[in-house]
Amino acid sequence: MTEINDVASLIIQISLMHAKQSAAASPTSIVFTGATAPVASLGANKATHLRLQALTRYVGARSGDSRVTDNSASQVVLVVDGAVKLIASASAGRTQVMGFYFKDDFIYVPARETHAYNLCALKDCELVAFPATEFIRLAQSDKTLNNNFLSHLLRALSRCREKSLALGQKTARERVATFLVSMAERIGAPFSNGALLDLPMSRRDIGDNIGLTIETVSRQMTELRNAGLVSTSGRSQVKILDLAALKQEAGHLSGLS
Amino acid sequence: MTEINDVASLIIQISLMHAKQSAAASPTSIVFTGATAPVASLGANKATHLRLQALTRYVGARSGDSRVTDNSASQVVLVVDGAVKLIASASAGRTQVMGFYFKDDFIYVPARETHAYNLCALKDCELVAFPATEFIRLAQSDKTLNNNFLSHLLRALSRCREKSLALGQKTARERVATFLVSMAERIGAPFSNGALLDLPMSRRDIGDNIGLTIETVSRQMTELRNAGLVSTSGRSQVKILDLAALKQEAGHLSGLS
DNA sequence: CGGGAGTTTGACCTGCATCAATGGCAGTGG
DNA sequence: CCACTGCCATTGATGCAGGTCAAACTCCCG
Repeated sequence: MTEINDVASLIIQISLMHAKQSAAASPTSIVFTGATAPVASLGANKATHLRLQALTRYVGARSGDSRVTDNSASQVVLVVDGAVKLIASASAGRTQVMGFYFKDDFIYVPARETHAYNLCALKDCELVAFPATEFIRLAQSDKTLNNNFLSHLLRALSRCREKSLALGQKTARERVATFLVSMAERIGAPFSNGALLDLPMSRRDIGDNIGLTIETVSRQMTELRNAGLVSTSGRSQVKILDLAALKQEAGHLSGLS
Repeated sequence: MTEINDVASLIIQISLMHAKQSAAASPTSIVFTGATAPVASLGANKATHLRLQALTRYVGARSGDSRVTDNSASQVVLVVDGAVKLIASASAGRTQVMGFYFKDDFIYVPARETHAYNLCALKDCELVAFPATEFIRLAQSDKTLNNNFLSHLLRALSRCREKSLALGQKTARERVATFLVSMAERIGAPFSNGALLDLPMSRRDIGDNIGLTIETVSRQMTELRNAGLVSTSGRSQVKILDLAALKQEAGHLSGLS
């Protein structure tokens, strides 16, 4: 799979001019801090730049903001900085957190259909949103952009399937372990034979993500702590002490490459 | 989203020559019966045809066959005819049915990773498989093929997210109703204000798909029958008597287009 | 140094899994 | 064509993982 980060850099740069003024209008005065890597490294052609620029819709969101994007049409969103969650709503106010997304992640946010999808900010964010149909049309004329988008979709599908497996088959203990392993891989700082995590989401968000209640999440965290697999400090700091053991706990298949 | 069926027709036709001899070698002597719509209607260019043809790997599978495709590398599979299930395995022999696929469906089957994925035939099948990386490379030089593949991925992601929502939030009753609604939309024959279904999968498959045991699936089917929403005959025939009511039961958001 | 939201812990309950037995469909051989 | 047979589905009885309800605690912010 090729690099998504490159596309992020491209889009950040393309968005800069647009963003600056929008940012000023935003209540929080968030400004872009993204890197401005040379576009040339991407291999994208000039036409792509100009047309992407025309599509760009900058979104600055404050922590806790929900319905960050318009959901009357499908959107492709890039997280420039911050952290967001994608939530789906069923009837009776139940919500499922479909996923968490961080710096340089792409998100495909479908239009409201049998269930409603919304993007919510977990902390102050800088996002760039594109109408999906136009983004896709544009990607078709630029191989690199298309390739990156495809990679993203395949990865998103893969992650979603992993989650389905977890939700359908795994116990509470395994789900929490799986969640921690996944977070370690995505936003963990390497640490001894484990990782150091600073989770931006609440216990409720975690529970809604892995299909458990906050109480059960909390209890499982306690058990993992008692088992010496993790240690915690404060609400969001989690130190994974033994990643291999945690993966075992997560019910992953062992003995592969 | 554009038509996937067209691509199916294309590939069927392209595969015909290849397939015929492979079919003869197959123990079941399955032969292609697919339509041979003119390739011109697809708008795919000639180079695409020739290269797709070179990639084509015909697979004839008998009902019950598992591990239909090689899982050492990711595959793109097209169901020419029949029905298959995509299963994922966690440790301890637990399996999750990630999805059911029917005529003209595309399937992206990832290589074995943290969990193993396998395709299993639910009835005698005619399939065409391509190595994913080469298929994608090829798709990049053909806009229509690329577009169709993208549509497929977006739909697959959408369905997978719906399943995550169901597995994470819904009750047994809602899950069974959701499953039936989904099947009605995909393989149901319209019938009064409902649909007629001939389910090719066992109760176990259904249970493994929606995260329930066979007993619970059976009990919920009975309850739905007692509630007058469906009627059944034999093991596989299900008649949905009131689709709207069943959707309500499925916990879908109401009051939308 | 309060105050309030988020978290942890405890007690209890429920929905679904598990275990067990019966019932019925489909494929086979007489 | 019908009886046999084995698998699959249904139904019932019971147990438990995780949900629910409730209370104490702790972090974080003003």
